[in-house]
Amino acid sequence: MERANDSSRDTEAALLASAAEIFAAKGYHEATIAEICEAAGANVAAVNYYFRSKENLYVAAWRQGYERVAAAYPDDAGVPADAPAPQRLGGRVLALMSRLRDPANHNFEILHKELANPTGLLDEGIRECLTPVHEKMAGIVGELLGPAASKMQLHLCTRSIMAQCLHLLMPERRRRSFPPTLPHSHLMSLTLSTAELSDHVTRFSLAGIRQMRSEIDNGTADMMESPLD
Amino acid sequence: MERANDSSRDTEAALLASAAEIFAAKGYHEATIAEICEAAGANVAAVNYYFRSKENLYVAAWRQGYERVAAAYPDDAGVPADAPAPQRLGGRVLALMSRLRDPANHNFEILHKELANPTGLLDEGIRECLTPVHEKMAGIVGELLGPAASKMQLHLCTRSIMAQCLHLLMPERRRRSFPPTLPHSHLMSLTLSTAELSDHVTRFSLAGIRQMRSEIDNGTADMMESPLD
DNA sequence: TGATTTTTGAAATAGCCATTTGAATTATGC
DNA sequence: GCATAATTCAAATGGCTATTTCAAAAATCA
Repeated sequence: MERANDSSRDTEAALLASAAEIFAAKGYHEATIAEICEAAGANVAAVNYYFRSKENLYVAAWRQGYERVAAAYPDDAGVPADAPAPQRLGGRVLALMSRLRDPANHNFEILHKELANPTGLLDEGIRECLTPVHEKMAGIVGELLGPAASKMQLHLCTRSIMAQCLHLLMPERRRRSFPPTLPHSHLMSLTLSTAELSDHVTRFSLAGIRQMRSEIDNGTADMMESPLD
Repeated sequence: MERANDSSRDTEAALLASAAEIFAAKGYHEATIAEICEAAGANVAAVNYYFRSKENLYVAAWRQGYERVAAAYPDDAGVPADAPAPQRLGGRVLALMSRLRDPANHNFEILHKELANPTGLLDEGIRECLTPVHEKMAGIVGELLGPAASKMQLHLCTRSIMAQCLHLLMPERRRRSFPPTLPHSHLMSLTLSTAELSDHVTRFSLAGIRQMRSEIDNGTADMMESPLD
């Protein structure tokens, strides 16, 4: 027989779901097969039966999470490709933050832990998911900065934007897994919609980009002279 | 006898040094007492002799790191308290990034791992070290935004700045412990001095703040109307 | 020097974990 | 219904870890 019935599919799917949740909450090493299986209502042997190892389960859970979220949120948030660059940037920011904030998806917590403490198991998957986002964003930022911008200036602006997208959502994500410990004021952003958050990031960043462009075009591009004001 | 000679102080100090390094590279749980002791040239029993437990060693290593870095970099980077707000903001950003980037200090990596995957052991220490930074920054941002700014607007701008400070330095930090895996272009910032990096963050953010202030003062403060441009 | 305390060392303890095993159970195809 | 394959199960295995133990060694003080 080639394929079992519902029950088998069920435990495999349940394992993936519990795995995503528990890996997200505890990280790869601190999550144990035992608790994942318990949460999934399966025996410990099920992981090795369906996935051959904890490592494979980890990768599979990540992959499924990414595929789902990528299908659910188009990466341009529906902004047409011929819209003005600021709108397109806003769409990218909104799409990224929507994906990260999706409550049904745990890949953001997993990504965060993986960046802090890499297992190496998701390197490929993370590259596949972050690189295009970064490059599309950089393309738009490049349009906004104009042709005179250096590679470094382009890179710094792009990362300033990505930094805000990731960082503004972190405290609320962390709160899912842990008691409200660190500076609580950070949770304020919880009361904002994703659209409002991404709108702040977009406006704030567009202003930063315009500033940098005017410095470039006025020849005051050397970042160390002309003291702040 | 009350206090032993050099040799005893030496192994205690060596343990603290190795602990900071190895906890920073691997995180609390993956770091083992055995490897910390080996790196320090001490016996495994030394940790429990000097610190009573792995947990205490972890906290002690963090504390020593923080005290050193706090003593080495004044939190205003020497900018006088009566300087204009933009300069003071620049000083805070520079001070924060200098502390985070200090190559002799491993607390940034530890902080990063602790935020992603809290042990809870450093909650107090992290609060003590991050809260004042955040509040001072918020105070300056408040001046720049003007009295009409809402708490939320203040909070968002402050976090946009902190996000950049933390995030722009992360790839280079990660590189210390792990082979160059994830998007390599991120390491570009390695070639910039801390002053240059903090200058970018400051200029970029000041422009964002000015933009938000003009929206506030012109009554277009509602973040959802007046589409991006 | 000799008694006493501090520090180190090697080995043992006890617990946790991923993975394996092989039998029991359940579903499937005929 | 029966053979066969897929799935579950409880228990065992083997490896790794923090911590303890207690004896050896080194340092201190009289």
